[in-house]
Amino acid sequence: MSRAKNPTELGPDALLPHNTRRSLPIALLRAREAVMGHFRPMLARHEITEQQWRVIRILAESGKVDASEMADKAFILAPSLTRIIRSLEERGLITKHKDADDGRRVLLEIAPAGMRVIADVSPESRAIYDQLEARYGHERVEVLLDMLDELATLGD
Amino acid sequence: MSRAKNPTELGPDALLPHNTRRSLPIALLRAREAVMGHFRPMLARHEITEQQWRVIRILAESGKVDASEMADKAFILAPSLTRIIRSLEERGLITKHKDADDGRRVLLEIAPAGMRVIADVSPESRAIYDQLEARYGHERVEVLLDMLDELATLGD
DNA sequence: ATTTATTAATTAACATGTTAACAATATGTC
DNA sequence: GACATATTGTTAACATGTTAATTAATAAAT
Repeated sequence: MSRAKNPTELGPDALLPHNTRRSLPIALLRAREAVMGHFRPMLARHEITEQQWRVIRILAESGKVDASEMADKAFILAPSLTRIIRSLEERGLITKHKDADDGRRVLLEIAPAGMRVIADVSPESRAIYDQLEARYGHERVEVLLDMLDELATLGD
Repeated sequence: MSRAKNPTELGPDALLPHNTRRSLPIALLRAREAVMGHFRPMLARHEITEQQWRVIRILAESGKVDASEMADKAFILAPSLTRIIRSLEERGLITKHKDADDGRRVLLEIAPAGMRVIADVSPESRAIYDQLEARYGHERVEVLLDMLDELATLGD
C-alpha cells in the first residue's frame, strides 16, 4: 500500500548515498545476526555469551595470549575485553598473569574449567556451522570470507 | 616465533568447528568495522551516532513509519529503539505520535531539525561511500550485498 | 641517570545489544 | 459481552561497544 507523503519526505537517493535497503553496514549486521542467531541460544544454554566464547576459543586454539593480541584476534575493544577477562577469571574459566618480561602486559590462559566448556560447546557449535555451510554452500562461504577480508583490509 | 605449548592447548580444528582466523561472525564484524570506521568520526562531528543516523535516514526516506517497521528497517532491537527514539525526540530531530487507528502503535516522523541533519550529513556520507565503492569496486559491492542478503535470508 | 615519549591495560561514562517481563491494546472465540 | 490469546512498545537488568582519560611500565632521547 502506498505510503502517505509528508512535506519533508524525499525520494530515494535524494541527498542520500544509497537507499537504506542496500546499505552495506546494515547488510553486514543482518547477515551477522542470521549467523549468530543460531549460535546464541546454544551458547546461552551453556551460560556463555558470544564474546566470552570467542575469548576462550582463542585461548584453546592459541595457548597463552596477551590481552592486546586477544583483543585483535577476538575483535573486542580493550575496555570491553578488560571486563570480559574479569568475568571469565572470576568464573574460573581462564587465568590472568603479568608478563614477566613486560609488566605492562597481561597474559591469558585457559583453565581446565574453560577446557570443559570448550569440550561441551564445540560439538554443538560445529553442528550449527556445518548446517549453515551445507545450506549456503561451503565454497560460497569461502568466497564470502575472502570478499569480507578484502573489505576489512581496504584501508590498509 | 613459535608459541610455547601448554598442556591444555589443542591443535587447529581439534574440537573446534573452524580456526578463528576464518570465523564468519568475526569476519563480518571486521568488515563492518572497516566500513563504519570511516563514517563514525564524521557522524560524531555532527553529534550523531550511527544508530541515530540510521533512524533519521529511514524517516527521511520513508516518511511516517511505525516503531516496529523502523526496528526492522534500521535493524535495531525494540528496547534499544525505544531509547534512541526518546533521545532523538528530546533533541527535536523527530516526532512521535500514537497511531489513531491502533493505540499500541507509535508513529515516527522526521522533524525540520532532523531534515537539516540529513542535509548536513548526506554529502559527507555520500563522499565516504563513493570512495569505498571506488576502492572495493562498485560491482563487487553489489555482489557482496547479494551474498550477504542470501546469508541473511537463509533461515527463512 | 634523568627526562620525555610511547605502550598496555584499566577506568569512567555513555550508547546500544540482548533477554525477560510487563502494560496497553487488538483480535478471535464462545 | 466476557474471556483468552496475540501484538506493540516499554521497562529492567545486564553485557558489550565506544571514546576519552588515566595509571603503570617500558623505550627512547638527552
